Parts: sequence; structure tokens; C-alpha cells
Amino acid sequence: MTTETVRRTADERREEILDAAFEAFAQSGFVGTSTEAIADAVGISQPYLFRLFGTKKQLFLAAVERCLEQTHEVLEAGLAAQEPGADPMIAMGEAYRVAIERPGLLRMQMQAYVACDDPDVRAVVRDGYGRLVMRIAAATGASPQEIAGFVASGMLLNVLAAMDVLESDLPWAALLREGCIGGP
Amino acid sequence: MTTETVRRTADERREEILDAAFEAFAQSGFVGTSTEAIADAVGISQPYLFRLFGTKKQLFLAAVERCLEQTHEVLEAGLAAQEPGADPMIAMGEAYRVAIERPGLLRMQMQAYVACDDPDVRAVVRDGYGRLVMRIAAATGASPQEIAGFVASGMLLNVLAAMDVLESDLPWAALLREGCIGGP
DNA sequence: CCGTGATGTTAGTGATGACTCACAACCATG
DNA sequence: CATGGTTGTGAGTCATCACTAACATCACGG
Repeated sequence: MTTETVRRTADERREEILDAAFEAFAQSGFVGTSTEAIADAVGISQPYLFRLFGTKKQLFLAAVERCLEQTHEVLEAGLAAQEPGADPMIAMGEAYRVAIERPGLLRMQMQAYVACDDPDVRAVVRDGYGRLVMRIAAATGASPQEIAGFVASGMLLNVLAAMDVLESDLPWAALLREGCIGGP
Repeated sequence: MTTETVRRTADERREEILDAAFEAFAQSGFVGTSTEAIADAVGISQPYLFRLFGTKKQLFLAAVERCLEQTHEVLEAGLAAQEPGADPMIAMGEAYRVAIERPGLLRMQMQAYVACDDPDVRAVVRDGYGRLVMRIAAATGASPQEIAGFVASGMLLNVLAAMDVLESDLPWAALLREGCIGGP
């Protein structure tokens, strides 16, 4: 048998674990996901996961931070791609169409929000989300109504992803989706 | 000692349990809430809870249904209270100001959404939420953009409730709150 | 006043899950 | 080849939790 054990550096392992944890937490949430399931997905033993991350909560917090970072990146990419002089609000709306391609990211956002019952999670989420909002405000100079409307659209997309109706042809789902990101 | 055991009918108990379960699930979610905690809050033994609801999931589903019903009621109340001839969209916006007074309701919505990983929950949530959206569409006759915008505002409020920033004076939170429901 | 059905509890059980300890295999360097 | 740091695991521990079986207590009709 050639089940040769692929040995990796601790940093590489941490990266793999974080990837697996992200998907698992996005699907089943913090309490609903077992560390064993994550370890299995990576292909390592569960004790090793604990050595590399210390605690289930620390791993979750790392996933939350990554989630906020990636959201930020999606936004920045939208801004960077815009025509000079165009309305930045439209550029960021375009960014949503990109985000939709990653339901895992949207679901992870939801999981981060509901996990805000925990103070440590809450601190990270508030901080990260606050930065996102301020970045939008600074980039667009839009009114509170416009900004809130934009952010709210993102939240609606998150919820549609959680309900798994982003691709659905249920009439109400199609209506919301198209009302949210524009026609087909 | 006058710890006289208050005996109730099964239906009254079910009601009490549902109340307690609603608050508990809203706070900690389906997996994060123990049936023991709910039983304790009601002041009954945990096995009795199981006799009256059969299963933790059935209890959760009952709480989800109640959540959707109450959301519907808030909306209907807004519509019923409007001036004849006024824009129904504005009436329902006013309904949000009422909903904000009940963070438990908003948080329970979030918990229902993330619990959509489970097919049974998903079915109930999709059905209930679909009805809400169609009711709004019928009552307002508004465009998909308007409807989605309205629904999205509700989602943003849910998230702000989950983050516990509905009363916060963090600048970004205040911006979103006011951008969402209008100035003070 | 006694039986019968409804309301309620005590004391489990089996499974799961976060986390630990001791040990093993591997690799680099002197 | 010895040594020591790094990568990794097997086999637990202890708590929690959904759910059950059996028994207790009350109220009420005949």
C-alpha cells in the first residue's frame, strides 16, 4: 500500500484546517459542527487540530475573521474594477454578483452573526463589520439611506443563501433575487 | 412550606413551554439550546417537556412557526393601521419600528434562517417566508426592487439585532439603523 | 371512596463531543 | 549515528444532552 503519509508544515496544516473549518462552520454553525468532522475533512487526527488551534472557539474566530476579510476583498475588487468617474455604488453592486457565486461565504456571514451571542465573537464581528460599513461610506460618500440600502441587500442575499433559494425558481425567491441584484 | 405545585392543563403547559423555548432558541439557536434549560425556565421537569412536544426538533419547529406568524401579524397590523389611500409601503415601514421593540422576534428569525440546513426547518421557513413576501407584493403592488428593498431592510434589522447594536451608538450602527428606518 | 385518566417526577442510558496525555514516526543537524 | 525539535496519533476522560422507563400524585366521576 502506498498510503504514504504526506507531511506538511504546521502553517500549511493550519491553512488546510481553516479551509475545511470555514466550509463546515458555514454549513452547520459553531455548535453544530464537531471538531472531529473538520479533522476528518482535512485528513488529520482531531488532537492535532487542537494542538494547532488550541480551542474550537479560536478556530471559529479565525474562520470568522477570514470571512470578513474575504468580504472586504470582494468589495475592494468591485471598487478597483470600476470605470473612473463611475458611481462606486454600482461597482459594489456588481461585487454582489460575484459574492453570489460563493454561497459558502454568504452562509458563513450568517453563522458569524448568530454566533454573536458569544462576547468574543461579537467583538470580532462588530469590529469587522463596522470597518466594512465605514469603507463603503468613505468610498461612495453616499447618504445613510443609500448605504443602509446597499448593506441591507447584502443581508438579504445572505438569507437567501441560507435558505438555499439563490438558484430557486420559487416565485417569491426569484422576485427577491431580481429585485435585489437587478434583472437576469 | 407553601410550594404548592401549580397544576396546569397540558395545553397551558405547551403554551408556557413554547414561550420559554422561543426566547431560548432566539438567544442560542437550535443546537445551542438544551431542552433542560427550557424546562428549567418553565419550572417543569425535562421529561415532561418531551411528553408534550415529542422531540426537540418539533419544539423548535413550533417556535419557528410562531415566529413567522408573529412577523405576519406585525405586518398586518401596520397595514390595518394605515390611513386610507396612503402608501402601504410606508405603513409596513412603520411596522418595522414596532418589530424593533422585540429583538427576540428578530433574533428568532435569524436562528430560523441558519437552521435551514435541516430540510424540515427549511420547508417551514421557505413556506412561511414565501407567504410573507407574496402578502407584501399583493398589498403594495410595488415593483420587485421596492419589495426586495423593503424585505432587505428587515433582514438588516435582524442582523443588527443579532449583533446587539440596535441601541448602540457606534457610528456605523447608528448610520445603518437610521438609514434603515429613517431619522429619529 | 375508589378507580381512572391526566399531570408530573426520579433516575437512568447511550451517544456524542471537546479536550488531554502519553507516545510514535520523521527529519535536520552536529 | 545520536540528538532534539517537529509532525502526528491512539486511547482515553469527563461532561453534556436528547430521550426513555417506571413510578408518583392529583382531580374527578360514579
